[in-house]
Amino acid sequence: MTERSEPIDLLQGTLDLLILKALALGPNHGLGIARRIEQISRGTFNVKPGSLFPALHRLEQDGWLAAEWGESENNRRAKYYQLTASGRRQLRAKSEHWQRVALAMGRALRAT
Amino acid sequence: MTERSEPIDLLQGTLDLLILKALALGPNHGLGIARRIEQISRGTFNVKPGSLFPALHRLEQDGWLAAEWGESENNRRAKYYQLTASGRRQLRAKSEHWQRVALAMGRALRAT
DNA sequence: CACGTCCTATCGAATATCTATAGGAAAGCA
DNA sequence: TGCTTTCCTATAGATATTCGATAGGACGTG
Repeated sequence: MTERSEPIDLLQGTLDLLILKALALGPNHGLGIARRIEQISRGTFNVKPGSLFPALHRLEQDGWLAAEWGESENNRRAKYYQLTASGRRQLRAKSEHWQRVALAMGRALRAT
Repeated sequence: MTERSEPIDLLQGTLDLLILKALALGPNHGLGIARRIEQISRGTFNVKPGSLFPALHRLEQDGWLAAEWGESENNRRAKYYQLTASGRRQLRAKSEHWQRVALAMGRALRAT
């Protein structure tokens, strides 16, 4: 098993990046994306439906995701999302933005 | 000089932590806190007055800061803030929370 | 005096996330 | 069959935080 501590709330502004990253690992449907985010963050991030679906619709609206209806692995009606080319660019951009923020925060918190 | 690139917007939820950290380096007034945040983040974070003052009032309201009027180094009327004991605890708690987020984000973004 | 700078302050808008709630459809079970 | 649970999507309302714009008082300088 992996070590695991309590899930924590998202930092506002990171959900889009996490969704894009989750989909970069392969197309998936809504709840599957949430599960994948939980998995790659080692249980740290727990994305709730009320946050997830508005975000998915927003990202689709922006042209970063494309969606089509299909069937889940459990025979449920599910909307499958995948990254568009524009979405892959966004993933790169948002990743770099995150790196800059994390680097600056790290420096700031270590300041004496 | 230090390397420096464009300032970027704050991630929502990090301003309180940055203010607490800035004041852990010594008491200061509002604009002085903003300058110190810019300095310890190497010019990455540029806190605007419209964000700063509501945050200061909020933190004071929560009992994490104590304020008193004084004179700035330029003979201006300035309100000096310092951390309370409770504020120091908050700084520790928020720092740890940030570390957990940053660690989980790093892992998630490196996932394959 | 006129002007720029420093410092504090507030309002309105925009944005994102959470909680709570809902419903349909498939699966499991008595 | 009938009942319950699980899976998947969806929305409304509440909350919180930051930004942009704007304001005004006080000091220093030319």
